[in-house]
Amino acid sequence: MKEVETGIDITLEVVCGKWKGLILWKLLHEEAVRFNELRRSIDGDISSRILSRELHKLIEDGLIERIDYETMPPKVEYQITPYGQTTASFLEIMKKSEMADIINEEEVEQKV
Amino acid sequence: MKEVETGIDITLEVVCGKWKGLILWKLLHEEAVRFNELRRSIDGDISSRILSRELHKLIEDGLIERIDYETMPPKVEYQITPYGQTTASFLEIMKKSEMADIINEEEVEQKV
DNA sequence: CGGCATCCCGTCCGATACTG
DNA sequence: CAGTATCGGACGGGATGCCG
Repeated sequence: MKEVETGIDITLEVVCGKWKGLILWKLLHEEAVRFNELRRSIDGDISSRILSRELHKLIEDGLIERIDYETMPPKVEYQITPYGQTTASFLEIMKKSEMADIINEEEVEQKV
Repeated sequence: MKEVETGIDITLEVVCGKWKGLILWKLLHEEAVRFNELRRSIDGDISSRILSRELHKLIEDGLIERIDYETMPPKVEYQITPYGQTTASFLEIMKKSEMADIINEEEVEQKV
């Protein structure tokens, strides 16, 4: 594939974007979550269209699983896969990272 | 800001994209690197235009630093900042993650 | 409830060419 | 050597509305 295959690029590719990290974070801590429950829990600002698309991508990459109860009204749950759990380690660190706080100050440690 | 501020989203925002992880990885392990040296080391497939832009973004976010020797011909070096080093922890994990290998097999552990 | 259809915009990524 | 200029395509993200 690439000459300098670090693994970073691939991992980043899978998790990247504005929402996937947050979705995974929720599913990593909640067992099984329904669509709208997930939608609201994330921050209420993700549209169903976007959430739907991101979920599909995560499913395609094997990080999460879709469970359709085929009832009426519909009930669908999403769940992290064992594979998806491998993201827990670095998402955890990202969360703990002081990066967030620093960025929020909009003025990063400058040595100018 | 957001209701569910996990820190993940912010961190992801800063590191996201096709190249920034790789750039950081190189700079985390190399002290100071010159533009074309960096360009070649990454995999030779990043155009100077893209590399330039990604570097600018990383500088803006305070992750790396630009050192211009103001010589002729030009010599410029890029260096990770202490702040940028906070990415080392999860980039390290991403690299180690089996995710890369699994994805490469194109067929992820399916329980269908 | 759990989506998909449409349309739209801004950003990402890239090829090519050129410059001080 | 270290970039910038220009152009273009693909993708991400979102608003709105509709459907079984």
